[in-house]
Amino acid sequence: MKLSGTASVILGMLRIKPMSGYEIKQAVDESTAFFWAASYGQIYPELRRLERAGLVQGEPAPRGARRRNLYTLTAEGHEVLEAWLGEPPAPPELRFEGLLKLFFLRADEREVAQRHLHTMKDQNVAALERLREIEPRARALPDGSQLLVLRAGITALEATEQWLEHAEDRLTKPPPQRKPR
Amino acid sequence: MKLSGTASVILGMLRIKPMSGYEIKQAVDESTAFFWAASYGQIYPELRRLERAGLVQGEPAPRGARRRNLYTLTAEGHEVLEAWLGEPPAPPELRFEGLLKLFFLRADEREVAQRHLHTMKDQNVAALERLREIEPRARALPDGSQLLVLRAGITALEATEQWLEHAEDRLTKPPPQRKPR
DNA sequence: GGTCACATGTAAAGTGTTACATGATTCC
DNA sequence: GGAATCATGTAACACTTTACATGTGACC
Repeated sequence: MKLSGTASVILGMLRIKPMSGYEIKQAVDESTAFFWAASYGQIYPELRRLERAGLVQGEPAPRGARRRNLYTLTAEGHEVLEAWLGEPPAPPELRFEGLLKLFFLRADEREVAQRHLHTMKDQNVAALERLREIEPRARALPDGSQLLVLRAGITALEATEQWLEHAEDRLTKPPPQRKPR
Repeated sequence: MKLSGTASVILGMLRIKPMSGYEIKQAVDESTAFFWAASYGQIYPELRRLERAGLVQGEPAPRGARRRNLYTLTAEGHEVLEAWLGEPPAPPELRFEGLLKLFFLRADEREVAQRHLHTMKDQNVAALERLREIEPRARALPDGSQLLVLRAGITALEATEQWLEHAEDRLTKPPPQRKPR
């Protein structure tokens, strides 16, 4: 039983507690989104596939007249999830357009590079703020591993921040002409 | 003119100098792969699309009896690439299965988590070694921005390394029972 | 009455990986 | 002769994003 990326987040989330598709999306957005995102377009179809495969079980749990399906892990779902959790993780993958542009920009396009660095800084600050906002909530959890993972994100973003500082210096000041006074 | 991710790496590489599909792949593997990868399955079809669109021009340049197509940026290709280089970069995306597993593992599955941390460490060390191996070559380049980007990768991996160390401590030693001596 | 959050879904298009297939050349 | 590297490509599949469509409930 091979799990798609989306399938594993879904099962993982459902092991914490039964949820609807909508709630899974919310949970992903405020926890794993930084290193593992998922959209509605993946979640809803995948939930159906998982139900057909017998790994989750859905049942209607409307709130008022608003329909809603609550999904629960089946015994088989637990097994499959735990098997997946036990397998060695694939190496991380990154897609970082800012670095790509910087890589291609030449010395005579320095201004463009500076603009991009600025954008990257904003994005980095925004991401850091989001994570730090979550931190107190994660700190309150009993398990600790969520907090650990959050710290990974914060560490990486802080390192990026430092690098951005360094990069800006490099691009602002033209390389010193080696003229010690 | 909207460029796919693969299209932009290809054009970017061809701006450095004309190359064959095979050479583009090699160049990607030893420079941008860390933050922007591409496979043959993308490169070859994309080169044809780009040629049909008039952004690159291919011509046969066999080496002996071994066939080979050299692609060059057209004037329009230059324009399109430069337009793309000027647009603000999209925020980075990460897919990190190791963190996902750690996130889902509970306190009673600590051994599995430790195994995964070990795997992640190996992967991290391997990646760092690859980058450090490239560094001297990048240092020799005239432009400097390649070296800058490489430093970004090294910085991020070093930060990850530190975090891995920290995470291992946390998982090995059970949380201190607050008993100051 | 309008906007926002709740809630579920589909369709199409685009992106990407993997495995396969083919053949030449170089090096041991 | 065999393995590794050079070189190009296709086909099948898996994965993802985006836009659209629909309707309820809460709050101002």
